[in-house]
Amino acid sequence: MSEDDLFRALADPTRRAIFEKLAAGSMNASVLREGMAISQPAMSQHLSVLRSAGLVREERQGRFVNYEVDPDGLTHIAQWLSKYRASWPARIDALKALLKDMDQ
Amino acid sequence: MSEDDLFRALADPTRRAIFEKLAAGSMNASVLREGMAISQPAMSQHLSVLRSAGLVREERQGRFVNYEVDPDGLTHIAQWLSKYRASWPARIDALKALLKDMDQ
DNA sequence: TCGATACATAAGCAGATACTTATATGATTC
DNA sequence: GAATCATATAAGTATCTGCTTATGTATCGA
Repeated sequence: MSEDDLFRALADPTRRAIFEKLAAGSMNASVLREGMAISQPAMSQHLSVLRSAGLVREERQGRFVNYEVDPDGLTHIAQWLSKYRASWPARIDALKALLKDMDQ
Repeated sequence: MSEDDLFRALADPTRRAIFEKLAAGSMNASVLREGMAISQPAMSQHLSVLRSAGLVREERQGRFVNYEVDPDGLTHIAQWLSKYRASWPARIDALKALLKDMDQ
């Protein structure tokens, strides 16, 4: 769940696509795979990477394993981003203020 | 300047360290290299990656090339993050609202 | 214009990554 | 308990990545 794991996990377009699909609603690995040109082991491996990055979490339900977005990963990215708020353009002033709230 | 470029650039710890150093204030490649166990070509290559990701921008000043954080890259990440605000924990409610502002 | 300085590019290479096929594990149904 | 289904793991491989050394380019000062 390091920053390394996080950004590395998101560096792959297939994994971002998987994550995006999961963000629309939790589902198991098989359903997740529908419509994606990817083998079953590849999906399993990607999910494992996303999981150890803290972006996704799983829950076994009988034969199936249900996956959902893990807020921890997103929170970690937000915290990383907030470190650089001094470098943000003025346009996003509102975001600056919001991130300030987050500190507390 | 794609999401691919962005996350891939940030996936490397050395590049994140460079970016972090630049966030503290703009400087040229030589100064940037001070204290980092990294060769001159390696630094140049990392800066090139950060640049084409939109995270950093350069400005030649005589013999030196000054580098600074490019807000575009950070903004892009913030926008990517904002896509998933539905998945954020309630704790970060304030951030949700702030990101909402950003949409307009 | 010659040497030095700051940086970029080229080429090569070791290690990492994302995929594949094959097989194992775990759970359900008959 | 045997067959089946959902998923994970193993092992192999082509490609990518980040580094190195060597060299090129641009700017400066003497």
